[in-house]
Amino acid sequence: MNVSSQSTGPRPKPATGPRARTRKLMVTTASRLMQAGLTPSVSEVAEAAEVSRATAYRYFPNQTALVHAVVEEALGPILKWKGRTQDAEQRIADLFDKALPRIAEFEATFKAALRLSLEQWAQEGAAATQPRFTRGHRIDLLTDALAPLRGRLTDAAFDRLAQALSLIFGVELFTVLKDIWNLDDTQSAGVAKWAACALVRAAMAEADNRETAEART
Amino acid sequence: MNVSSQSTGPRPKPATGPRARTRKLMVTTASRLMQAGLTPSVSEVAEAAEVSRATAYRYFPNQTALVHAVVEEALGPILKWKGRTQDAEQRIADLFDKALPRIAEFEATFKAALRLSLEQWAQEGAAATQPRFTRGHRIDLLTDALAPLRGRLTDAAFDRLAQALSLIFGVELFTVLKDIWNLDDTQSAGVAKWAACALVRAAMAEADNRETAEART
DNA sequence: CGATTTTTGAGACGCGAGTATCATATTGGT
DNA sequence: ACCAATATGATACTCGCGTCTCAAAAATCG
Repeated sequence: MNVSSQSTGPRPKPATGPRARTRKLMVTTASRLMQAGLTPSVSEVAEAAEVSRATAYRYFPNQTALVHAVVEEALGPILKWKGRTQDAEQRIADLFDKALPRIAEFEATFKAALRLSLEQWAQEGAAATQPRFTRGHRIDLLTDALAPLRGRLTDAAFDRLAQALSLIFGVELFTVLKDIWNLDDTQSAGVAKWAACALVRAAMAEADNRETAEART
Repeated sequence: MNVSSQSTGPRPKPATGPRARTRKLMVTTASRLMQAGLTPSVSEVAEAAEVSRATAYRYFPNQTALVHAVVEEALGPILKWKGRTQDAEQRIADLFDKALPRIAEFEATFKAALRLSLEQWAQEGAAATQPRFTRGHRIDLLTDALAPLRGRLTDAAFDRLAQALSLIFGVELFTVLKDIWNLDDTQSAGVAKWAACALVRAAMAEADNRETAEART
């Protein structure tokens, strides 16, 4: 068993033993509740998992930690994405095709994460922007998918494209399109994918124009 | 004074008298606190406005109602926007130029509104999508700005464009670009504006292609 | 098996949000 | 100036989240 002299401090996960077992039980239970549309508190997960509140709070000090764990699980397959072609537009389309259905499936989970990150932001007095949840993964995934354009676009244009794409690559998408436009999951994903491809084409077209303009001089 | 036989029920706003005065004081105070980066509770506003908690709760039954009122104030100038040209891309650029600085200025307010709408969504069990806060205004503003394209695009293409634009026309923009890309307000607005114009051009180009293709047959 | 350490459960506690009640102050009409 | 209606303030209360403490249960090891 792992070393641990203090009694209530966080331990490194042993990956085996009763601690790992209980933790997994809680994450599974929380994930199930969330896919049912709820955003359960630690107490609620405790009850559903049939452990005492005190035990539950030993593993997850608050709702944020719990949601964070569920998000990591939900995110798994998306982070494994790897582009197969060198066509940037195709790569972006691939990425969106893979990620958006998964995000839609775990919509409640990701919305909860977004909500909690906003709460945190509000409490910190709108300063000290620290890495939030999984949001940083967007940058990696998108810059990865756009990698073929690294040479063709200026650094500024590349960043701007990645930044614009990150606006339409997340739960916010479903928040807006489903809640205020009354679209369904598939329609929402279609809109986002169209916009993403259009932005990639636009960035490439601008780069081409710049090149020919320079060539004329 | 207005009729009101029950003692604690909501009254129609008289627009004058002590009720209007106290209400305005609270909204002003809340707005000031929010621009300072806080998301004050009803109790906190009560203290800052130097009225008792009980009185404050008589005007705003909860934080949601309070934020709603502040959002309405902050939104004022944006809703007055009217396009001056018939060039759709120019109209969109205008709208973004007018709206984004204001949204940035009231960032904490709009983020609080977003947060509260997510809370509401979570509590309702992810069903029964009712009109949320001010989000519906996006549709009106964007379809208004895109009005010149009504004839040139198919209805489906028009809707898709408006939907895509609504993804990059809101606080979510700053949430993503400032918090995870570390941009500032101006840079964020620039990215959004570029993306918006690119999407409008893309939609128009697609329409043109479709027309010429049909003309060939 | 027996002793030590770790995990768990039960309950008490503090805190902040929102509600309810009652007494006091203020306003408006006559 | 007086009275009734209304606005306000102080306080107590419920409720859910998160913390803390202590004793019982369970796992580990000699």
